Amino acid sequence: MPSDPSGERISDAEHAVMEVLWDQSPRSATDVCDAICETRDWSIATVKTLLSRLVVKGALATEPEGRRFLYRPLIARSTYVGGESQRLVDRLFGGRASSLFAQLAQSEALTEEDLAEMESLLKELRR
Amino acid sequence: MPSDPSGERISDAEHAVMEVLWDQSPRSATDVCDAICETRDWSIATVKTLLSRLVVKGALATEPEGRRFLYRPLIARSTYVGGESQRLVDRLFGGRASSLFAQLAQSEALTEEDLAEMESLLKELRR
DNA sequence: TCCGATCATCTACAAATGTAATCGAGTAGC
DNA sequence: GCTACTCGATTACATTTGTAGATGATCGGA
Repeated sequence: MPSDPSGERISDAEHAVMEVLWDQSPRSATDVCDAICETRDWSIATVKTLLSRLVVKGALATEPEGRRFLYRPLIARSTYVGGESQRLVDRLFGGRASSLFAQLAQSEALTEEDLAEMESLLKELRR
Repeated sequence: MPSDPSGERISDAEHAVMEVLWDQSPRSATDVCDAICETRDWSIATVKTLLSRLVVKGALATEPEGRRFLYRPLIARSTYVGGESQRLVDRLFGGRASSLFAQLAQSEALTEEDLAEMESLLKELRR
């Protein structure tokens, strides 16, 4: 079974690869490595392993291009990001997003810019 | 080396145990199991393993009470929660808390109550 | 005093994860 | 046509995590 896109969990290292492909796709394994191997200090082999695992997990699709494959995300970044955010809010804040917000405020993780943006977003939501 | 409290990563299962002890501590392994084994469908052995690992990781301290141990958190819940939140914001939103907020809004994860609370929190922060 | 219950510790083992080497099949240049 | 390179696929192997059984000490009761 090729496993539904939302089922399997994406690990940290895999997520880094997804980011590269969300940024631009489709891309070959080599392209992905060019974009990330240096910063993460990975070998091309590592990237290939991660790509394969993501394909197995149903998070990436491949299309042949000549002799190699191009990879493209099967799940939208917003879907992933939304799921992870929800997971955190549920796990740590009993589902109350406002508690997360309060936490961030308390730990001074909110910049002036954050506050301003949230204010305008709130206003918008109220309309 | 007993490893500093903030160093090692706490896994999902371990976190569930921490929650029990944050809720009330110190508690014995049996107490923790009473509080969580049913819901998670764990055996006492599992709880004991997790407790030991948390001690090794420096997240819990033990104090002898008669023949057994009582466990107590060495890291505050707010510290853990703050760290995890920051981690998420950094990893998925480039450090912009407002982007997380926008994401939650877009995925309709914000209840009326959340919005109200955030509004008043914002007002407070502005003062 | 002996027995069963109860502890903490040690050991176990499969799955997931991080990280990579190897291998067999094509391909591009000589 | 042969050789060096490159691909994806397969295999490898240590660590972390989830989940728990086995073991040896001890304690409380008969």
